Amino acid sequence: MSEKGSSGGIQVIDRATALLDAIARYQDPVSLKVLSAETGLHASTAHRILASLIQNRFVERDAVGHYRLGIRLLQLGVRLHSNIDLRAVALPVMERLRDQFGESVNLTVREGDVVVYIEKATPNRMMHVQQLVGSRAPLHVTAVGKLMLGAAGDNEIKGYAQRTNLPAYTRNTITTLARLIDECHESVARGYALDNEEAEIDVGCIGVLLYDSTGSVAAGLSVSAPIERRRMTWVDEMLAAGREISERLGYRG
Amino acid sequence: MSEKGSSGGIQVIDRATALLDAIARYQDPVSLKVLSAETGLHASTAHRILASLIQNRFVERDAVGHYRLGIRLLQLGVRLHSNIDLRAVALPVMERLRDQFGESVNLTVREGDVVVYIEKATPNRMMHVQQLVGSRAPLHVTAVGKLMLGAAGDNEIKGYAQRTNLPAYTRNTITTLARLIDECHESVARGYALDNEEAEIDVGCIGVLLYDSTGSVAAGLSVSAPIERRRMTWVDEMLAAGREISERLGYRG
DNA sequence: CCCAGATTTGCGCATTGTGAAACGATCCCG
DNA sequence: CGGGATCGTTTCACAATGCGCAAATCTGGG
Repeated sequence: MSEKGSSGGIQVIDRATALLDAIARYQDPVSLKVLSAETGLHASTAHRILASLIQNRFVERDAVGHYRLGIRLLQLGVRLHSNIDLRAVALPVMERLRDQFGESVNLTVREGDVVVYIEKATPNRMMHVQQLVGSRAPLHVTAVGKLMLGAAGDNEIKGYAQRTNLPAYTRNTITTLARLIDECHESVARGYALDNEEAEIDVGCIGVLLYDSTGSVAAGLSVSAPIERRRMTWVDEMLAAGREISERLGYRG
Repeated sequence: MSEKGSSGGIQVIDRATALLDAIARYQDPVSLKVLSAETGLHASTAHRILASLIQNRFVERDAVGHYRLGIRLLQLGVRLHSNIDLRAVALPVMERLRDQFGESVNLTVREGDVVVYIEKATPNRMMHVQQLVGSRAPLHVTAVGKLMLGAAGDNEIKGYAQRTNLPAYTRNTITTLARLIDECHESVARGYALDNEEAEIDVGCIGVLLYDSTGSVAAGLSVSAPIERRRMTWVDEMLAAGREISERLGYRG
C-alpha cells in the first residue's frame, strides 16, 4: 500500500470511477451483471461500491433496479470552475464566429473514444448543421477528434483504432490505422483539421484545439457547414479564435 | 464493516464525496488546509484522497497547488441520464412559455443552500431578466427556492435559516424564520411561489416545482420579468407546465 | 410451481486506508 | 540573513475496512 500510496492511487476510488465510466457508456440504465463484467469486479464488490455511490447520490436506480448516473454529478458539474470558465469564455467567441461565417460553431470535449458536444452557437437560418449539446461522435470522423488523437500520440491512436476498429460512416471515412496516423500528424502540424464528409455525407467541418493553463488540451472548437458552403478562408479565423480562447483559459503557448 | 456494508457505506467514498462538496462550496481553488478543516479529515488523509481524485480527474490543481473540480465531472454530468431527460423534456415547454409570456423562463436545481440555473429560454427582446446558466441564487429570495424549502419541511427551513442567517438583498427580502416558514407553507399549499423583488429590486418571478418518477422534487421552473410586466394570469399556465413536465419525467401525482 | 440466473447478505481475513511523525518547502519577521 | 512558523508531502506501522467467497434470497420465465 505504501507503494500504491506514493503514486496517489486509492483502489476503491479507482474502482468507483470505473463503475461511473461504465454506467456513462450506456444511454439506458444498466444492470449489475453488465457493470461487473465491464469493470472486472466481483459482483458483490461492485454491488457494495454502487450502494455507496447511491447513498452519496452519484448513482441512482430505476424501477427494475438498473443503475444510472445520479444528480450530484449534475450539481457538481454545474459548479465546475472550468466548466463555467470554458463555456463562458468560449461562447462569445463562438457567437462572433457564427455571425461571421453564418454557420454552426461547436465546443467539444473528449470523453474516452468520442467527442461530446458541450456548447453550441447556431446561425439564424433554417438550414444548418445541427449537433445537440450532449451528443457524441467518434474521434476518427471529426476534425477535433483527429486533432485530439494526434495530440495524444501514436500509441493512443493505435489503441483507439484497436478498440473501435475504425468503422466507416461514409465512403470518405478513414478506416486504416496508417491513414489515420498520417491525417492526425498532418492536422497537428498545421494546427487545424478538416472533416470532409467523414461523419456524414454533405457535412464539412474545420476544427482547432483549445489549451488550458497547464498546456493540456482542454477542448475542441469547430465550425460545421453543408460541404458546399464551407470556406477554407475560415481557417485563419478559426486558428485565431482558438488562440484567443486558449489565452483566456490561461494557456501560455 | 459488515454492519457498515449492509447500510451501503464505504468510508473512503463518503470522504471523497465530502471533499468534492467542500471544493464545490468555493468559487476559487481551495487549499489543503481549508479542505482538511472543512471535512474534519487529517491533512495527510485528505491529501491522499485528493491525489486519487486528481489521478481520476475529478479534481485538478492550479499553479499554486490549490484544488478545484476536474473535467470528469463535466464529462459525466453531460452524460447524466436525468440531465439529458430533465433539460430535453423541459426545454420545449420553457420555449413555449417564453413565447407565450414574452419573458425569461428558467430551470433550476437545488444545491445545498442555493438554487443553480441549469437551463434557460430567453425572449427576443432587449430588455428582459437575465440569469446565466450556472449562476446561483439563495433559496429564500427565489420563488422556487422557497418551494424547495417548504417541500423539505420545517426543520430544513430552520437549518437553512441558521446556516445563512437570512441576509437581506432588498427591502422586500424575508429575513425572519417565522415569516419564511409562513411563506414556504403558503407557497407549497397553493402550488406556486412568488418572488416580489426579494432578490433584486424591479424583478418579479413566479415559480413551480417539478417532480420525478420517485415523487421527489427534481427541479424548479420559473418565469422572471420586470415587476411591472409580471402577470398573475400566468400562474395557471405555470402550474399546467409544471404538471406536464413532471408527468414526462415519470411523476405519477 | 420450479428452476436458473441475478442480486443481496453474512462472514472472516489480509490488504489497504489511515493517522502520527518526520521531513521538505516556503514565507515572513526580527 | 537566519530562524521560526506554517503548510504540504512522504514514510511507516497497524488495525480496521474493503474484499471475495459462499450462502441466502429474489425475480422472471417456462
